Amino acid sequence: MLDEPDSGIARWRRIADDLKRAIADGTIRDRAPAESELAERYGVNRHTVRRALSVLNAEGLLRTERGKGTFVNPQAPRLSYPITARTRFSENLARQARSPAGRLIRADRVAADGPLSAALGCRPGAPLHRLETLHVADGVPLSVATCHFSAERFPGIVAAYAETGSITEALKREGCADYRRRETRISAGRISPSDAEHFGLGPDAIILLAVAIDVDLENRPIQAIRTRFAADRMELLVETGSEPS
Amino acid sequence: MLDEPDSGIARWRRIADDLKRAIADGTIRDRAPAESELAERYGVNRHTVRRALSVLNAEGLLRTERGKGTFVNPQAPRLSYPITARTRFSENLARQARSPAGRLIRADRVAADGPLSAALGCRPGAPLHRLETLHVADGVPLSVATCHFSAERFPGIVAAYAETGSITEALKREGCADYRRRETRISAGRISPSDAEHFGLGPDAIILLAVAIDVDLENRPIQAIRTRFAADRMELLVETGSEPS
DNA sequence: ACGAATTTGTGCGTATGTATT
DNA sequence: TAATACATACGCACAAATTCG
Repeated sequence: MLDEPDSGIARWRRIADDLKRAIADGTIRDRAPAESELAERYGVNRHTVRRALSVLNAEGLLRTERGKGTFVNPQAPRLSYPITARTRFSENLARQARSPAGRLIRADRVAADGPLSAALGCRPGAPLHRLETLHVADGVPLSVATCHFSAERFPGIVAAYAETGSITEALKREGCADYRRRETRISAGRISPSDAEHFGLGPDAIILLAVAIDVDLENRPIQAIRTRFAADRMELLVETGSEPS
Repeated sequence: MLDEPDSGIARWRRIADDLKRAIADGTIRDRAPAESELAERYGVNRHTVRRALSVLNAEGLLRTERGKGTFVNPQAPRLSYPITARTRFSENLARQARSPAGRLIRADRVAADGPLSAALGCRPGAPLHRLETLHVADGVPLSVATCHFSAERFPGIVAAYAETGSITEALKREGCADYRRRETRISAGRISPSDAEHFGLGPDAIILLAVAIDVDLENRPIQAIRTRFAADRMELLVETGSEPS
């Protein structure tokens, strides 16, 4: 099928393109054939198939699980995450997705290191609550966030979040009526192994990284957030329409 | 060196980590040893070294050129690119870098397709100027942008940009005194082969993708821009400090 | 509960092609 | 032209995780 012309293009690349097409038109739906079968079908070595699969894996089209097989990632249209002074996860996605939800993955206490103490305006070594939260919409994991709060100022933040599933609500219970986003720094990189598991993505998936600082109404830093978005499921939207200069 | 304990971690991963360390502490500087030599040094097959190198390549630490060798990418600290209503490349970087410059890579005319005509508020099929520009600071390529302008409204934009090297100046000559950014959509993905060449990065490098729309003072769309940033050289900064709500 | 079959992950050795020096 | 260096591809073997009878 792919062996007639000496096209000058690597076989793994042609196979990758062919698999992409097969996924797009539904020939490959839920689960991809085993590597060994694809190798036989294309008349190539299994390594060559694996090279092709790794491309689709990195692009988020496929997810490979050792011992189980290779599966097609459900591809929803990319959701928009607006970044404004009032950036909140649940409000942001309430209109685009059906069931946004935040779940606590992990919570512990750490000491503020240099960058963190600078961001939060506390002394180095100050005790912090660290929350790791997973955000899901329509059953699809969209982002994982690591938040840092002053343990002195918000002693009960962990329990409050665990109950409410919302940072905004948890902060209200801790006496912070409102807050806003001061800045967001956006970069991109490869996913970490633990995040890959949470997202159900392969180890070469790409994430959007947003590092942000929220402040209270007196402009004092409340939390430092490090959010990882699955790059093929989300985009960040910055609207600068009304700003004068 | 790496073969004593059966650490349960793949050899290519350990080699990748070791190479990273060697790059960080300057043991490997300008150019990396040939794959065959690394293989011999680590006592592994060349394939195993290549697997390790591909990781560093994807992270932008190395750049591999066929027939020539593997080279260490100069790693400047990541520059910040503020996104505001007045986003302009040269102003943005003037304070952080020494010699920002824009160069025209390619210019041609295309017909507006669906998304483009919607973004620019013109009829589908309308003639557009398409400019591809490369932006460099301190000799390091930071971004490649593809801009679309109405060919009817800005007939001489290409020549004007070629002369001035600045979109802002070129628009002034074409009768558009000022403009501002309406929105920016940020996502991430793998680099394209042609961009990889412009950036001097490997084929698995990661880019930040910013798709933006600029409008004139009457809020009419002027240009649609698709900027690709080398993710390991730039971060985007969104400041939402003053916004009321 | 347990072993066999399946499936992916890692690694070696070899060979050949292609670009650069 | 020859030597060097990276790119692709095959085949083999075994490890590790999962599935299934």
